[in-house]
Amino acid sequence: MSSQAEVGDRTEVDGRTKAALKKRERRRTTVLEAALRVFSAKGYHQTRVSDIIGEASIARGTFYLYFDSKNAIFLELIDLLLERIKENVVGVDQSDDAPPMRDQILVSVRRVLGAFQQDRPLAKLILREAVGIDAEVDKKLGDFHRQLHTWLHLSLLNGQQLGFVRDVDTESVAWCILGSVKQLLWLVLDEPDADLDHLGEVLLDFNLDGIRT
Amino acid sequence: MSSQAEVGDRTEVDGRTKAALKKRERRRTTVLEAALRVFSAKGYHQTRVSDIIGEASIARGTFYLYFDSKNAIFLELIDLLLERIKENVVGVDQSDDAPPMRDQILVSVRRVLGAFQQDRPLAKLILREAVGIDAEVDKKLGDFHRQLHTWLHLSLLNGQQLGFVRDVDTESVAWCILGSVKQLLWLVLDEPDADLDHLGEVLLDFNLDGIRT
Amino acid sequence: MSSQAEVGDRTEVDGRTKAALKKRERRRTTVLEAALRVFSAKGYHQTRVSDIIGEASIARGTFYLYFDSKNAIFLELIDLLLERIKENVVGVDQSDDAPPMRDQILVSVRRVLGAFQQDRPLAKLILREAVGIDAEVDKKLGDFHRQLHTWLHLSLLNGQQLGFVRDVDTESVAWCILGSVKQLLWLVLDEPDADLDHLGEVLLDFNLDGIRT
Amino acid sequence: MSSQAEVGDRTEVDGRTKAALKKRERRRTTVLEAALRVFSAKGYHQTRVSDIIGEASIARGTFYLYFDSKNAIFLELIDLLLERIKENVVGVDQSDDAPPMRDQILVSVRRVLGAFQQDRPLAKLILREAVGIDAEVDKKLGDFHRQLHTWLHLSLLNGQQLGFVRDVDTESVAWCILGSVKQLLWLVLDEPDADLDHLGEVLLDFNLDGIRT
DNA sequence: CATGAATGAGAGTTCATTCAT
DNA sequence: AATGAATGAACTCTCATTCAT
Repeated sequence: MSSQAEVGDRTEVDGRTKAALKKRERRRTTVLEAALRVFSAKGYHQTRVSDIIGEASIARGTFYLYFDSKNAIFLELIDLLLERIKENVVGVDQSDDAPPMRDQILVSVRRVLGAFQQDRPLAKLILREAVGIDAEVDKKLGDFHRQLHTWLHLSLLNGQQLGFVRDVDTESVAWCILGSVKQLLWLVLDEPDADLDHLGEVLLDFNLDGIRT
Repeated sequence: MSSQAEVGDRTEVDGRTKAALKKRERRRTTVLEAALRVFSAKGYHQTRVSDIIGEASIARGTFYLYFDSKNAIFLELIDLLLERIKENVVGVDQSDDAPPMRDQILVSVRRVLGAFQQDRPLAKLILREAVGIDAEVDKKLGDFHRQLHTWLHLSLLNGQQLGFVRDVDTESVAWCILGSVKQLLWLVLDEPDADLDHLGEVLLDFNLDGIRT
Repeated sequence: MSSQAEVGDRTEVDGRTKAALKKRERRRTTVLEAALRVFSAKGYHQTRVSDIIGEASIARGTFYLYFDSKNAIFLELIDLLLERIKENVVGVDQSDDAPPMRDQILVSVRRVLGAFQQDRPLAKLILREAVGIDAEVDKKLGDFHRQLHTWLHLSLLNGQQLGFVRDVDTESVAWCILGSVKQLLWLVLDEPDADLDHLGEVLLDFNLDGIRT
Repeated sequence: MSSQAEVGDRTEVDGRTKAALKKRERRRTTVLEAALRVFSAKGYHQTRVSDIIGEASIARGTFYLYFDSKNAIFLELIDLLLERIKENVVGVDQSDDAPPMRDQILVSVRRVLGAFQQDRPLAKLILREAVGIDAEVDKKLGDFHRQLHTWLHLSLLNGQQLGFVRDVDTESVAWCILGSVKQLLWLVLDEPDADLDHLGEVLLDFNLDGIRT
């Protein structure tokens, strides 16, 4: 009995405590979203902690209840966003008997373009503001780039084996492709009404066949 | 003429004044170069005015005798550097009876790659550190990008008229090309011993013919 | 009686209320003891309320249910500790027909040394950390010192009347004695295995006969 | 000529620069003295950097031009003060054929008492406020105490060899003496008009002959 | 022109205390 | 009574810029 009573508080682990945890998570998300908005609007360095807590409507101390520092919340955002992008890229089937590479990549490209298009702040942050802020951030971005490059590189090698890709310096070309994709993404940021489907096709055709007659 | 106008205020002996101006100009350049070194090594935000005056071996106040602010000297540097790059690009002959485009562009590409390769600090600054610092800087970089894009765009249209370029969305493709170039430049920053001639060819071949068999 | 008065407000079953009071008192003590541990380990200023509630395993708010503030609990601790010490000192018989002063004092001295030795945290707190924290704390310590001094002073005067103490400035000498005692106590804090009996004798002999041949 | 001209600025190393250095040193001293006043009045923890710069009539940044941190200036003060005290103590001749120890020590004791008496803030700081602030400060004070103890200890041993000091536990007794001195010093802080000569004699007599008839 | 000491607004962070649950 | 998330005042320290010499 007494043990029951004493555990009483904890019995609600599935009630109050879980609810509390949920609330806490919601709050965290609120702050994260607020931070994303401010960071993407003003850039990391122009953003003051005051801006974030203002946007999130919380007190100064509350911010530090959820995040260790301004730098920490930024890092967490970057992690989150890179994760989201990867989800949209990795879903491509690289097996030998997969559908034609062009179709696959087109889907992937459209997905990524769409993802960026939908989540503008996210994209702005990663493409424009996140470079040169911090050694750790730079590393994360660098790693991310290298992952994307590796994925492209392997795709190209695979294509060569299948006879779809001609004899090129796959490594360098992978970088070229990555560069052209990034540039279009950058563009999309400034033109909310861009025709993504068209852009995707252009991107693909260009990468596949170049510009020569 | 212009020199007369500039010295206009001082009616003193021309020699002294000219010498003074020259000395002043030398000093300015010294500081600019010092700033370039520091900015490119540490990035804009990590660079303190103390770092610059230390590198230039001048006093704190002297710095403000030559430049209005930390931001101003950075802007001036960017201007300078963008000018240098343009010089390497614009020299391409776009007339109808010019040599084959491929050769022309290859020359141009190799020039740009080489310029960046030689002046690392410059390249690092523009590609990595200059984004998101300041609205004005962003605008300058944006304008620069647009200029490059316009030049590429016109080249493509020209190529189409000459029958060298197939029927593509020239505007978007121009961005793609720009992106692939920038990406390779970025790479070059980290690999001082990269084979620029090879990279230039890869870049060109990729852009001309894509990857398709 | 007094318990009746205190419980006066609550006309409920005496048992429940008494038990509640007891529980409350136990909790208070728990917190006090936890605070003593932390304060003596880290010092007043390095101690966070978080440290105390962590050590006591209570919630943040609970702390303020039992004590008004961090300062208040510290003050209460000091009071408690000074009381304990006094109990060990005051027990000396100052009547005319008491046993030889030397023996009495020796007993007392050993008691105090032992008390401090046993309750390190207490001693550390009072001797090392409590000075300069707060006007109120300083006053309490000052008063305590003055009480000890008065007791010593009276003992000396008494000793003079009995012919055991020579013609000295009793007031100043009382301070000297107090000082030498405190110094040895301070030492003992750092040497847990000190020979207290020996130290007590040394202290006494020194105070009685000085160092002269 | 030009070399002369160029060195011209530096030729004044003995003029302007030296003057500048002197001015700088004066300013430093001003701030140190201001800090001493505030620290001794309010204690380390109650003292804000704002208080110091207010007392010294300098700007916030100026403070950090001269001292690394609040802690650093405090440490420097402590060093300075301990140095001053040592100067007053060490001047005692411990050679075999020196004047009678009593006279020597009396001089020394009076000196120290006087030094403390004259420089109240100093004394208050060291005796009352400096304990428990900082590991480094604690170490400095501890070392200082040990130095004093060592000096006393050696004096006692010396006295024993000369037959002036009876057979006592010199080490412990040295601590006792130190304690009685410190206690009187403490007292003196609160009584500006204390008769130092008298106190010195009392102290000495007590330490030499104790209180026994 | 050159200097560098002085400035002070403003940043990020801490932590004792409160209060809704 | 117990909880712990929320609060915000107050802190120390930085650094671009100014200005008397």
